[in-house]
Amino acid sequence: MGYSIGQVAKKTGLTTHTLRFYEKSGLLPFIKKSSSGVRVFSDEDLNWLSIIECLKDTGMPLKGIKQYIDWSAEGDKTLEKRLKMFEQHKLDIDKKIAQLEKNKNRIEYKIGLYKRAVKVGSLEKVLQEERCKK
Amino acid sequence: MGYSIGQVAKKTGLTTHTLRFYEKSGLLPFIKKSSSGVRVFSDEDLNWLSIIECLKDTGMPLKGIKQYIDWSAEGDKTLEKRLKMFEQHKLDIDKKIAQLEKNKNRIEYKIGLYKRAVKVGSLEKVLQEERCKK
DNA sequence: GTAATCCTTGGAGTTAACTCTAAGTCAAGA
DNA sequence: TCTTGACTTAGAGTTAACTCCAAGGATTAC
Repeated sequence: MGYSIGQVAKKTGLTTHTLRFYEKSGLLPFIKKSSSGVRVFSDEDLNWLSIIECLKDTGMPLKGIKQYIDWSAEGDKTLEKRLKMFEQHKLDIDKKIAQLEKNKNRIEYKIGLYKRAVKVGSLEKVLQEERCKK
Repeated sequence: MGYSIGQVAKKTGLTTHTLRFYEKSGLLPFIKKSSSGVRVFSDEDLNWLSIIECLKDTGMPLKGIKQYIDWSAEGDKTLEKRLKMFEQHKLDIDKKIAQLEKNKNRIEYKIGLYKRAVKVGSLEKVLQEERCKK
């Protein structure tokens, strides 16, 4: 029912350094320590790490994640704040996805150009053809 | 037909600092300078900036962008390399989008929980209901 | 002609998020 | 008991991508 920092590192793919860094940064305030000072991670701590990863991977800075953790520790009086945070973050993710899609289209267009350019042996020729089309 | 660094900054939303930093980093090797040493940006330079932004916004590090610029300067003998780079980058973008979508689902689930929690006034109660459902 | 506003450079400083080092503690196995 | 390996801490170092500063040169507005 308890995991060492090394076991958690293996489970999560984070390094022990990173886990300690997260704790020092205030992202993991719930972790218990054994009598000899060794961190003992619980399954709940793994859940916290999982949501931290989710927020981090979608572009939330550690500062923002810490805010969420702090609110969680304060209990039900911060429910609205947390809800608003998630709603705003969802909008940010939507924006990010939309921008990625847009840029992806551009990359795909480039791929088309370069495929033809490789065939012809010249990018300039392909660009001239493009200009004529218009 | 030429723009000063300040005009380009306004057009692109980048700062003059960033533009000089990009030039120093080798991302803008085509920019001319006037007799008195002032940078004169052409429309083509703006196109380069635009593709640089596209690659940067989709997560390519400046190092990778510089590689692409360097290949471009080498001419048609690097066409295959550039094509491969774009194809790989497209795959990276696809992965990124897929992960964002997955994490977005999770955030949306959280939003659902928190909406109910705000109504009820307790997150714990909502989580217990969830557990019962299963 | 002079003040304001641009531009130049080299180099230092900042921020986020790690990443590592040194020196030491602790528990289990041969 | 001795060694091995995982753990502890404080604090220094790294990387990417800016961001800023000081000191000075060129251009334009009046």
